[in-house]
Amino acid sequence: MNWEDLRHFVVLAQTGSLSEAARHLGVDHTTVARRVAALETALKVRLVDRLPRAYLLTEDGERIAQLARGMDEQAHAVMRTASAADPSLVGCVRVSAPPVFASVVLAPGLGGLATDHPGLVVELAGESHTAALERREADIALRLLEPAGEGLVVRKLCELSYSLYAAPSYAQDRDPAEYRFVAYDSSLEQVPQQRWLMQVAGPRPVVFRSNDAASLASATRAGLGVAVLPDFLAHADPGLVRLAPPVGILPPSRPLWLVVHEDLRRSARVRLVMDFLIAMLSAPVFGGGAKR
Amino acid sequence: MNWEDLRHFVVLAQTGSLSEAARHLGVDHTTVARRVAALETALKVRLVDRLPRAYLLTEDGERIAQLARGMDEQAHAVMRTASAADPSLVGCVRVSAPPVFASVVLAPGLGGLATDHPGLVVELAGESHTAALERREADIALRLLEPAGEGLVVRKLCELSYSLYAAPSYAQDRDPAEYRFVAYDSSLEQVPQQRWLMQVAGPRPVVFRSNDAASLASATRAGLGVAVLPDFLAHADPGLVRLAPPVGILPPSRPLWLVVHEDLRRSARVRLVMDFLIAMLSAPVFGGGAKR
DNA sequence: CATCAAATGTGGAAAAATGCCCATGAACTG
DNA sequence: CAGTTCATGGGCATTTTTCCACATTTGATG
Repeated sequence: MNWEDLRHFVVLAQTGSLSEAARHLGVDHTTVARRVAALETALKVRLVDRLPRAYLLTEDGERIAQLARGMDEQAHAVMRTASAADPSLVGCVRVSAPPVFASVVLAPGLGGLATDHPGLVVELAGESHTAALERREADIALRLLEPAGEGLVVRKLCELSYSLYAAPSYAQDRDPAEYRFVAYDSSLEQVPQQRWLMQVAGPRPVVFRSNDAASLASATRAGLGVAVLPDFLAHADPGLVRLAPPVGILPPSRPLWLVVHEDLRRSARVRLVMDFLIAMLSAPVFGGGAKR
Repeated sequence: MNWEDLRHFVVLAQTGSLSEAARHLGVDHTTVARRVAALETALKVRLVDRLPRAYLLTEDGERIAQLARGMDEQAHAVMRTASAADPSLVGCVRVSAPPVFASVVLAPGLGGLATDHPGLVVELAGESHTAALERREADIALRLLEPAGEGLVVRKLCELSYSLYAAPSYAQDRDPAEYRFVAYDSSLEQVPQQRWLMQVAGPRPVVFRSNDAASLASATRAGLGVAVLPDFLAHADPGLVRLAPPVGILPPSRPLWLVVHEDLRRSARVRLVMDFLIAMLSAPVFGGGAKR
């Protein structure tokens, strides 16, 4: 049995289509088809039903794909271990973080790192979904939710503070009872700062919604209303002014977690970027703290 | 990263030599060398130290070989599952058993099975060491020691009885005090029938030793002395006569275990051979029982 | 119903991997 | 010391694999 055939089969099983699998693998779709056929011959088992428009796994195919996925995990472990063993600082480190945080805080900071270490490429991925570190979708992740998972090393960096902001012209001389609000959309109903905002807003209306913090900031800057924004994003923005928090309801703050796979912890490249992030973000009163 | 390269590397890591690995894999040794080199390039890690006469794994190589061995286990699981899924009775079933038991009991019996099922090939391996069912060195194993292992299904078949035997001419009119003995060699000092024999023999001398029960039987048949032999081997042999056991010391008997990997339990081929073995060997008074 | 996009299937040409030959050097064996 | 085993390197014929262009089918859409 050819292991390379298995690798192709795993991807086919995940994608469900020859063409998709071929794109993922960077080969021609005919190659995937031939390899799967070869695997079937070797194992003497029909793994897929060849439908006109899609490949559908048979029952046996499902069972075997399940086992092969196990091999895939091991293969990723091999690659992580190999990557950690490479002592050079040349190569790519992929950092995943919440989108606004990535663009506002990390992008400028990490730029300097790249100039200090020629050959080091930092790939910054602003992603709202959590990247699978096990699959090496990222080497390092910064997250707002405490991550959990087999083989992951977690470290709390700091607290991100949130405050109410509005455009200066909007806030000036306006009775707080007439405030209108800018908020996350329904998909983010459960995040702490959104729940806090709803509590603060009470019966006052929400006039604009988005799932993207940058858009909320723009809308607020344009004078649509009052928003809760992370201080790192808003405190230095001349188009925004921080409002005093309502008494009695503590403004939200969220911890920022750094996660890395334990296999990569000792990689020279990853270590370098990690240390840089830790140094940059460990200050307890980070971002808008000074204004507080 | 090419998984085929990893497969070759696993074998190289196990064998420690290009040529050995090539023989195991059925390829040219240059291919193994080329593949390992390709793997090193892909992972950017030196996996082996090229000594003049042997490949020695580096520290990183050891780590990665360890992980790759995990993949190897998964690969075997894939193959077992595939084999179990094949509903046809065509193909090969490999049975491992203690050598004498294989040649005396199984070989004649299993022959009939092959004639009843054309296309079914039974491979009978008489092995003293225990075959690794996980690595598919055998599909079914018969063992005298209770097997243990992840994913193995074990079933007790029967008890194998042992008795004292000698050549008829040797036993006739000889004072038991003058018996001389035929026994296993020192490597089998700990097996039950050997310990029993030493107890029975007491101060009387052992004049011939071997690690092979068939050789012991031959030596006994030739009149060298008295041996403890499994009844299945000796009871129907006209050149041997069973001696009455000494009073007070119960003659040994050993359980016979059937083992199969759970993944293969439902394979049609394996099931067939298993059922055949169970039917053939489940009789509680198997072998020399009738003569007892 | 015609059209378009996306998917699989087919066959021949190009590219890559493999086996095999050789010679060389180094180390173990008797 | 001769013989054997093992790894290296180069070169080359052969086999295998892969790609590419094209045909075909299907389902969605206007």
